[in-house]
Amino acid sequence: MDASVQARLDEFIRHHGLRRTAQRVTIVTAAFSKDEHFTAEELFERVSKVAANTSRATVYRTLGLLVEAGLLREIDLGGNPTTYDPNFLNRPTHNHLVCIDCGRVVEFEDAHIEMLNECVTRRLGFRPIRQALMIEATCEQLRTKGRCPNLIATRLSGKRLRKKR
Amino acid sequence: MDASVQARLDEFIRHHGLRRTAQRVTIVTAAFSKDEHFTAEELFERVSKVAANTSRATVYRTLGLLVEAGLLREIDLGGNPTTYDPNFLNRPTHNHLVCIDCGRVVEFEDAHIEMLNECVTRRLGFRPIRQALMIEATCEQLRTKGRCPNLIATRLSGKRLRKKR
DNA sequence: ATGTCTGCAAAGATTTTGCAGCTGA
DNA sequence: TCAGCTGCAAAATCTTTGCAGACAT
Repeated sequence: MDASVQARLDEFIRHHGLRRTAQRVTIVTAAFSKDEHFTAEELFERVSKVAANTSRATVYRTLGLLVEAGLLREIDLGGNPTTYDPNFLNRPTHNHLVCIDCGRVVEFEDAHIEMLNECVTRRLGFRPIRQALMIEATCEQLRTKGRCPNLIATRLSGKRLRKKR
Repeated sequence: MDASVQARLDEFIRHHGLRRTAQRVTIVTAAFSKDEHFTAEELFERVSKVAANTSRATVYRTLGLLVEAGLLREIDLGGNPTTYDPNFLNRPTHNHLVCIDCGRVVEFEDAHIEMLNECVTRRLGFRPIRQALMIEATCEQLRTKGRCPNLIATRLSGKRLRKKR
């Protein structure tokens, strides 16, 4: 899988007359080393552990490149900084559900939704390119049983909850 | 309609022990004076024409208030600065389609999508609070007839197109 | 009276950019 | 070779915040 990412990057680089630099390889590797979403800063930190000389500016520039190349996608789960999702290569049509109790993000695919979006788009006189669906929801277990399995996991992972709306 | 907005704001203000200041009234009036999306800066400019003394900081603070009160919603059509949508009061479940040819944003509602989102969410073990669907699409007319009615309108309005992906 | 708001200016957070030197093709 | 890349630091953009005085209730 990582091999295919590098291959696609190389393809893009060749096709556009760009250079295959050590920094770009390092950054791509770091970006796809987990399936977690990440911010520019988080990626910079990951990269710094492997190649301490890489600059923040290059991370930002490479992120732009990877988005252009279609390897990464910016997603909006509400709020800055920009979050990047490395999972669109494997699941090009997935969507996001955010639990507002615990901040946990669930990725899911649904062919029905896909198809409906497509129909709606055509009815409006457009040709769909892509769509982003973000669902905000509460955990049913928390409501009925008083505890949210995700909430516990989230606390353990040390991530901060999103700003309260 | 504007009356109902003020009423809802007053309700929120009373309920939270806040103050009904001249600035807040001006800002809310400006925000709902059109059904167009706007940024903090654009709203600040609108407000400045009416009450030149109002500060940017107060606009930002009031925007936060209005989002909290459920009168406005932040939407993501790709890219900063944050865009606000005043149309959720009238059409609480509408979604957005962005034409990547011309940048035009089309708002639409679809009960089927609503319902499907709801089903998917419950299947995943959550209770839906709200959802945001953003469709990127190309104009079918531009493709088949070589011209996009929206594109012309967009150029006339002087708005900039979104950053190319 | 008093706790909230406001404007101002400064700070903060995130991202972009100019430039001089370096590097891959 | 030489166009593209990089790191650095400065700049740009957008938003938040501390504070002292003003204001709504």
